[in-house]
Amino acid sequence: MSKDIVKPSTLPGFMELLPKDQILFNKILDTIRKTYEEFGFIPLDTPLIEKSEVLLAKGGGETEKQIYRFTKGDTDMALRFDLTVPLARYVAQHFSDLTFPFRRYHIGKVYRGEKSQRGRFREFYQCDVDIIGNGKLSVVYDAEIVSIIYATFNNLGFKDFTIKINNRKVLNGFFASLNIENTVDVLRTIDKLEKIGEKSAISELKGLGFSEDTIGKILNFIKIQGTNQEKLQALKSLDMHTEVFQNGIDELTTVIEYINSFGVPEKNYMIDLTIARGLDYYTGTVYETFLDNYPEIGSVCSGGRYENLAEYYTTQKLPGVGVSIGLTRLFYQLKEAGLLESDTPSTLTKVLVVPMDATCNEYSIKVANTLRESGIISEVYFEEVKVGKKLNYANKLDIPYVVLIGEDEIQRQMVSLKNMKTGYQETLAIDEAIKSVK
RNA sequence: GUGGGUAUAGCUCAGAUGGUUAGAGCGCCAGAUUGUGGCUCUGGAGGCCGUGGGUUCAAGUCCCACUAUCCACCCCA
Repeated sequence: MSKDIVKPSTLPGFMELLPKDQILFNKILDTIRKTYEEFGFIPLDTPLIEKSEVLLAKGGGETEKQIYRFTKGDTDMALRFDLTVPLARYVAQHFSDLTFPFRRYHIGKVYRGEKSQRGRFREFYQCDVDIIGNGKLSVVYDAEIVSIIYATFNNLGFKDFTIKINNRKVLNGFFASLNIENTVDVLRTIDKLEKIGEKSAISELKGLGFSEDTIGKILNFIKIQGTNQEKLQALKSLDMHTEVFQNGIDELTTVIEYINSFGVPEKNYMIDLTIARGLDYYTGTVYETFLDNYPEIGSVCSGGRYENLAEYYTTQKLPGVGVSIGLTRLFYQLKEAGLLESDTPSTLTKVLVVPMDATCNEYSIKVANTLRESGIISEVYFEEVKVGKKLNYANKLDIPYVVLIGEDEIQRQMVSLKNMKTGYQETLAIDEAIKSVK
């Protein structure tokens, strides 16, 4: 007796799916990829492992703490924790071989060594789209990104979602006018205002050392309501004359204007002055997308504009704008919320070819090949067991059709096609069987 | 990094106040006459009760430690 059996298990925070779910997951992924490609984004794939010096060029707290880093021989390497840093490296490295504005999408796994928690993973898929300019990048692209988010979620079958848009310059300009310096802390508080509520936000701001007067101004500012136009109007009438603020308003106005041109329905986007994004590298437009009926899921797609993507890798100035869908978490949460189709098959196979016994194998293989030539996903069941068991295989995998091959069928050069749902069975020529399966 | 919960069959969980051979549902396997599945019925396999120590005549049950895992905070997708 071997007592050396290792308990089969994965590390916590690593998602693994059963066939049904994996098929569904891939369908979602395919939809996202297809949508990105429709907008002319070029596929990119980069190594999962990069030199530590590249990934950590920027330095800074959270990244250092969460990155998977190790050495092999003398090489100090790490697993990528997002797709933006590899993009920056890639663009800087291959700058002269790329054509700008460079539109790329990247769907891949990234790694973060966080403490595990519900809906939080240590390995997860990100689906990124970014547009990188050489020296400058039109703000119209900021509007195009919104239309891409809209198209993606629309293609995924969602109708009720809102892309919330804000501009960091508007926030920063406003804070500058209040002489607030540590904007990062304020942004962080504002960002989670909705989650923690106004009271907690106020006490948190007090804790940061702001006066009631300042806090009042901040709250009044972020609580500006109305339609997008009304919000823009209200911002303009604040009559702030810092350059940054004016700049932000202008950008936001242009973005809103063009989103309309891109044909995104009014109900699917709005200016939201509380959107700040935690990441400090965003400098202009920022986005967060929410499912209207499931706000608890949080943002399902977020991103923004950054002034200088690759400053740690090149002296070229490369502004960009993009968003990312955290697919693993999205999938997990959609599943939790019961929003995924439940009656999906466990295999892609449409027809199971069942030889009655081994003497029928050769003809069965031929039949399966013919089916595949017509684009019908088919497989043959070769195990020699009772017919009932063979049919049960089709049954358990939700294969819709079975083709039975026995002596009789071979002799007549036909097939017996059985519909597993209705139980109806008839003997047909192969082409007729193909027609009725299709 | 801080705080809390949980650990019994492949999965979801029962197993008052310690007491003999540890249970259910689902799943799995096999039968109900030889080329026909799903439904039903019958039977079966499968557990060092997370690991180590302690209390006790007696521990799945009580105590301690360890480990694993989950949840919340921080931060994030």
